[in-house]
Amino acid sequence: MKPARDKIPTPTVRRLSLYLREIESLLAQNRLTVSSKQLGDRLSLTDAQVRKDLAYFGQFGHPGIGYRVPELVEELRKILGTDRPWNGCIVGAGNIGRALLPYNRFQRKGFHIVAIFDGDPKVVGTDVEGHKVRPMSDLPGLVAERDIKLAIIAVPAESAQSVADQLIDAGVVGILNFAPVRLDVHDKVSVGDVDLSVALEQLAFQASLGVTGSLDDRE
Amino acid sequence: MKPARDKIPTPTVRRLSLYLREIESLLAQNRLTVSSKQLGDRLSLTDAQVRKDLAYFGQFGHPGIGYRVPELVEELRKILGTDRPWNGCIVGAGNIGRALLPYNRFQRKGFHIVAIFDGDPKVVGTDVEGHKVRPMSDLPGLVAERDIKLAIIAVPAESAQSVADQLIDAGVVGILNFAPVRLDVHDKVSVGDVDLSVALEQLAFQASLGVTGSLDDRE
DNA sequence: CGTTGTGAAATGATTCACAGCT
DNA sequence: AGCTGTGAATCATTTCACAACG
Repeated sequence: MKPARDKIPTPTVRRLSLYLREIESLLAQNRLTVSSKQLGDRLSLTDAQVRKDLAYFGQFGHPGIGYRVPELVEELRKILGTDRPWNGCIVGAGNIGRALLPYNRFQRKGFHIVAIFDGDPKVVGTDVEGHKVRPMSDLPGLVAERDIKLAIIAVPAESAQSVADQLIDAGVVGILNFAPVRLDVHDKVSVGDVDLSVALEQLAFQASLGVTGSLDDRE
Repeated sequence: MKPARDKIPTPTVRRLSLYLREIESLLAQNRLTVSSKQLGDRLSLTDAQVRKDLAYFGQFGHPGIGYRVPELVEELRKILGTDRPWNGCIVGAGNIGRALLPYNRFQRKGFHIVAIFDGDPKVVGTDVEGHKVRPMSDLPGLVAERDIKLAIIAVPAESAQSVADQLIDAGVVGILNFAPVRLDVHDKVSVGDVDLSVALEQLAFQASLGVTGSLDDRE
């Protein structure tokens, strides 16, 4: 078994997903091995960085050879938790919520969106991509029944915190938040924020300077 | 004039947008002043962190008082470049592209989406939220004509790099990339990546551990 | 008093450089 | 030869702590 689990640096965790994305693309091309140098070049990282990141989780490299692609894909999926499927739901059937429902990359990664909710009675009951929009009152029942662990919040800022509270009460453990507010959650729940205005603002900032080239650590 | 402009830490730049978001909300409530401590509490940052971040750009605090809200909003907008409007375009009229077009938070922040393009002849010419979808061949002309500086790429991974190249040729200086690939761009263009699968994957990782509480530096 | 701005100290992340494996 | 894993060194960011100010 893996003894590891000290304290993984946050930047390392963010890069793990990028490694997996690259390696999966190599796997699709039937590449057998890849060195830390090659992987680093594709992501503008040093070879040492790549090795150190991966070494936090075990020793899956082969001296003289590099990393075996299929093996590394499997290890990374295990580390990230995507070796098994996750059920999720979307709260908010506005533009963004409806756009995410048919986003088929989620499926391919093992994220299954199994319900969509909305607080507006005029929207509840309508059909979105084959899913009937559910009222918020159905949330606790469906989260339990369908084993929903992740949720995407795509509601206006004003209601986001209340939605988060309901999700957490229902047993959700991870929230992807598109609302432009900081959610207050307790320690057992993790939150990832996607604020599209903030993202554009960052570009405006870079563009207002001479411009740095791309942010050294993107994503 | 501002003499500053040494080397702003990347994490500081990311937080700037969050400061602005909070302060704008305080402004809407007619709060007159805020201390670094109060601002930090709202974002789970230390007061020293807030002060140091802001001090990179000048001295807008008032000892004994804190920061004056309207003044700080103005300063932050100036720093981030959103004191003036930015024109942008969307490339890709799929689910995500179409969802972003009516996203009215962009408008309110001064980001004006003035065109949407798609490479698929079957989609070109159709109407999306009052905008006619344009063919890629119109891109260079419209970018110049409408002074488009920012672009959102919402096309499949395969075409993203080619789209980026065309945008940069046309004169765009910032790209928000929703495609799950790293874009190769030259130094004068900045790129921000939004990979939704990666975002969910990060949640799965946190959820697979005991779970750290929220990522210390979200966003 | 309360609160800023800022050097100095502490913590955290990245890069270097090399022993050791294949 | 080629490449990993890793301690040690460097570099970056955060926190501390306090003088100075309103």
